[in-house]
Amino acid sequence: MNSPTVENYLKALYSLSNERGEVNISNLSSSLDVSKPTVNSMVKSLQQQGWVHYEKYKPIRLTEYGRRTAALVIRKHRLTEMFLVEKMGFGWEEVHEIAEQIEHLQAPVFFDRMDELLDYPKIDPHGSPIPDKEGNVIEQEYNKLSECKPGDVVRLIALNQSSKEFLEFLDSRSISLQLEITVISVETFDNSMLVSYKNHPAEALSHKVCERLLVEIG
Amino acid sequence: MNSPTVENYLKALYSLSNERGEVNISNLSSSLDVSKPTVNSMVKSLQQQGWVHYEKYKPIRLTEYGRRTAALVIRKHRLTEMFLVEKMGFGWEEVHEIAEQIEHLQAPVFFDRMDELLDYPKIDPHGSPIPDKEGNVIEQEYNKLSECKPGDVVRLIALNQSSKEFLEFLDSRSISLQLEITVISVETFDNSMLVSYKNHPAEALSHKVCERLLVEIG
DNA sequence: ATATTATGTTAGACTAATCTAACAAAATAA
DNA sequence: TTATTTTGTTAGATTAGTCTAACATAATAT
Repeated sequence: MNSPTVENYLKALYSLSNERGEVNISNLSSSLDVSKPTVNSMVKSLQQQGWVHYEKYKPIRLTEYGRRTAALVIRKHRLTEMFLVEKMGFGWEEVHEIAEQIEHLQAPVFFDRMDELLDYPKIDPHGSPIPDKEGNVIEQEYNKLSECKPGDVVRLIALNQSSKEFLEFLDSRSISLQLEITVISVETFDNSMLVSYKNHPAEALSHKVCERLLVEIG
Repeated sequence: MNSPTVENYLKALYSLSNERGEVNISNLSSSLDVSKPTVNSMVKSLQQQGWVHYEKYKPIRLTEYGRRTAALVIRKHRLTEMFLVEKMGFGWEEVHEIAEQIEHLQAPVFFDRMDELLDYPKIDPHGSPIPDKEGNVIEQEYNKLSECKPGDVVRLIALNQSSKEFLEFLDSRSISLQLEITVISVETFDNSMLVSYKNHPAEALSHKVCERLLVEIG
């Protein structure tokens, strides 16, 4: 019945392979904060149970079954985050830790009811897509704000790697999803950007920040 | 950080000692559906960690710390049941299994928010008291319907041992909390009762059922 | 091409939670 | 009071998930 540990390994594999393509033992080890020998033996057992393909010294690849199961855990996580924000009044920076626990519940009716009460949302509070019940994900094509040019007028639609600190930073600048942002200029030596948006005629954002803001152009 | 296992042992100890006074290894073993040797070794370790008092062949008693911790787990369980019924539209017979999982989450803000959204409820959907944040429980004095006499007019305020099957039985007879019930007669040979209530002029209830219906007289 | 660094593997140990088989103690019935 | 039944304990094994120490392989840099 998919232990929380297995679910966490699958989730990590899923995200890492989306970020980097190939995933190795070291990546998983640091991502899960678990020693490399532990990951090594866990991966062998995941392989025997059909979650991953693995051969010594080769990259780890999710099987189709593993990929779909990972997507379903992510579905539980993102539905939960949406519920916590929309129905329970939590801030978008508070929900990750709680959802990390709730995602491991084995209670399909509970998640189905959330889905229904939320009217079948397609994205979570950070703009990430919610996989459907079959584990299909519509990975949307995003532009990073950092790749835009002066004069571009864009709409913030999602975030990359939304850590608590990053979300609190955005809160402090009144930046939220759906915000319309105009690029004023780009500083050449550090790639920071000067932008304007509602009630903020000129705000400087570092390159690091702009890389994490995913926007829709026009 | 209180594993789910420890929380379950504490909960079982709490309920069993309320039901029977003294709790032994066998009681716990059958209540938790775990072998006696397992319970034996677990109880030794609970004793070493300060959750219970225990000496070979003697009854197991929760320490004050254990009692309070158990009450706080029960608080999480009952708040959850109330939330599932009141805010998510589940039936009272569906919520126990889900709450059995959610009660083990380590997320105080989550339970505090439920409490707030429910406006600090004092009882759960089955009429059981919700312990406060300090682990204090107001154990109310109840009368069993089975102890009432013909002519008594009572109000249903809580249930004993509310299993899914029992709750479904009550649903099938349109019996819910706060229902006003009049005792018409008691059958002497099997102690079954003939009662009447809203839209049900004459309904026969077995002794077993009447023992589980907790009422307020007058 | 070799030395260095990064990555991966093996071996062996530990903890929590569980089990079965066998035996011991206590409680109950004859 | 002895026999029987119930309850409790010990011993020993198992599984999942973790660790450190030591060594092996692969990748990278000189």
